[in-house]
Amino acid sequence: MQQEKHFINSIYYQLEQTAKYCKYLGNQLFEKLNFEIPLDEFVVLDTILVHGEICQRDLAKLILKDRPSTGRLLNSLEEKGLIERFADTKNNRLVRKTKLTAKGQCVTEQITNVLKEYFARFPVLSGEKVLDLKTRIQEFKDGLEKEVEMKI
Amino acid sequence: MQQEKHFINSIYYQLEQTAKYCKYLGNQLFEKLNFEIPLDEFVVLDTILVHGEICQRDLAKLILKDRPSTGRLLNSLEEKGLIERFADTKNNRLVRKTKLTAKGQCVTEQITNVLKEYFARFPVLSGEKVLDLKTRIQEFKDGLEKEVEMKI
DNA sequence: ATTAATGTGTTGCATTTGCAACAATATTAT
DNA sequence: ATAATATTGTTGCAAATGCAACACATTAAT
Repeated sequence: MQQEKHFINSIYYQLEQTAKYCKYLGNQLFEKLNFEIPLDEFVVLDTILVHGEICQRDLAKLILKDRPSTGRLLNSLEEKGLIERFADTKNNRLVRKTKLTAKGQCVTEQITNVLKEYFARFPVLSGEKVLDLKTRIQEFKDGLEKEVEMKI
Repeated sequence: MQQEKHFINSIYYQLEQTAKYCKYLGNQLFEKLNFEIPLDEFVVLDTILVHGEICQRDLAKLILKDRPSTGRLLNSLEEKGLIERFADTKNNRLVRKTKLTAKGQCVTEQITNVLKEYFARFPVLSGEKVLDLKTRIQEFKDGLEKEVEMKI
């Protein structure tokens, strides 16, 4: 059997498989540790923390979800008092921007610390190899970004 | 902003993002080229071709979907005449195994060739770098596999 | 021998997800 | 000036997804 011929042995499919493990692992962890928000919502908080006050569409582009899903995630976070939304303008256009509340920052930091501690004891790869892998994936992702039309 | 602190800059999240691009790109390609089956079904055919006649649960473990989803994919492929299911035993247990029909093999080969041609002209990374990235991802995936409980 | 536990596949349901369409506003074209 | 195009956010719907529960059979335990 010529393995290289098959799509399931391509880097594209192998990446998807690996990412699925990451997602499962993350979700299981969030449930096991009884965090008060699911992984997806934490990603939103972390993204806002890194990128600052951004409008919903820009957030959607960053988390690679469509606009309705992004809006719903923000609704949920707003109901929990973890974010605040406020009107602002971007290119002379009215947009809804988002920022973390004090509670939201607290929750995000807390989860971040627990995750950091957890992954530090995680015997997957040595630190050096992980760093190397990360830069190569980044390179690959940058190449893909130019080719894919995301419609967000 | 200390980037390393944030989950969204971790290898886990970066992998998920990259995989999303791969998935979008694949789905767009399958639609643009008017293949007669969606990407997910092609993956099933390719998996069966590589791993031979396997039962549904083993297939589910390979494609990382749950048993109901796997069964439904096979229903669809069977209705299209691309696979055949037959009763067999595995460890003295009655199972439904699956093999490609002649038409299924033809379709799989055809799609495989088009994909190969397409990705060959794909200016993402040089062949050497892709190969290197693949082996590192494999290493990482193997490490994850031991940690994640997949419940399939 | 009876009960419990495991493995396989299916059905049904609840959640998630993405997509198309819409409303509102701003920019550009004719 | 009017129409066409573009941007942002929302609503509604259809498809996909995962999960618990069930049916059935086999093995293991008591």
